[in-house]
Amino acid sequence: MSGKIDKQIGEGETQETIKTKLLECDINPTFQRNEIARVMLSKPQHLSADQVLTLVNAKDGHVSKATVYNTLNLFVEKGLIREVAIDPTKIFYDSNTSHHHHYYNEDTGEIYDFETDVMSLNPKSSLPENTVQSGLDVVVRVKNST
Amino acid sequence: MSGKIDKQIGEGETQETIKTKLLECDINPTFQRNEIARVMLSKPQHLSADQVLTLVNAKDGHVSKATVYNTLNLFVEKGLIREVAIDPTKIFYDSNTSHHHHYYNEDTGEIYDFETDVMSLNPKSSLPENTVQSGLDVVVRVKNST
DNA sequence: CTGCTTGCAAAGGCTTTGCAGAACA
DNA sequence: TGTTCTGCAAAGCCTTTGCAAGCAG
Repeated sequence: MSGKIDKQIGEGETQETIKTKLLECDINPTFQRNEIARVMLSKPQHLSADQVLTLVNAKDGHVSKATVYNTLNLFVEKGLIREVAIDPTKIFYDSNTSHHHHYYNEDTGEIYDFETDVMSLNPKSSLPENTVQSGLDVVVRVKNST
Repeated sequence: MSGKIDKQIGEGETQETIKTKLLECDINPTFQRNEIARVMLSKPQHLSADQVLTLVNAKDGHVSKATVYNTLNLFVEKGLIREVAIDPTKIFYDSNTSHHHHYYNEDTGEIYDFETDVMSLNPKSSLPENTVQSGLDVVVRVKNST
């Protein structure tokens, strides 16, 4: 971990890349949406709406709470990000929409990704009748051993 | 489905069995706790606090909302039941604490169990440092194909 | 000008908490 | 009698909604 981390945050995606991604998802790239997308997409991460609000306004923007909530819902609906059901009392949003799963540290609240090659899942053989799979969430809950 | 259903509900566990289970979990078996345990443990199922409240009071009992919430939390804390993180807006409680996972029908809200033999998971090789696994939640989200 | 977007404040749903009365040992 | 438990109501947190003002095409 180097001292460059601060500088790198938010630069994983350029302003242009972000607008392109929004447009690809049929999202009109307004100022607020750009700001929220920049925070969310800067790196693979898992943020609550409140954390997004704080991060967006920690920089130069000034985005209201309602807009953050509505925008995050819009992003989920359009497939730009996804919801993570880890904490039953709060919604987390995940900037990584590719197939992967989560370690959740119950002691610290930290969330880590792990890739699908860690597991093999074969649920098709027993899906409920007349249904098709639309998503898969795997949460491995861990706690500190030390 | 026969007309005996009403009579059968709640008889999956006898009054004695329920009290024994409560005592085994260090829970003082009061009237309200017995009622709530009877509803929860009558069969493998997934209920929200509100559903438990309705079911408990649909019978002869009269248990307050606060007691239902507090008691369900007590049961979770004592390991008698477990929380299921499926719907980020509502907590579901699962009467089955053994290893199993869930299909969640996003169209209907229905939850079905599936057993662990459907999947093989080998997360130990990559658990975060200094942690031990404390739980595993797998949710396969499905939607109607018809 | 017309439609989309934003923001404030209020409302909403789910859950927890404070405290007084009831039950129990 | 002292501790535990219950229930009502109020408060709390997170999220959504209504509506007026702002912006873009």
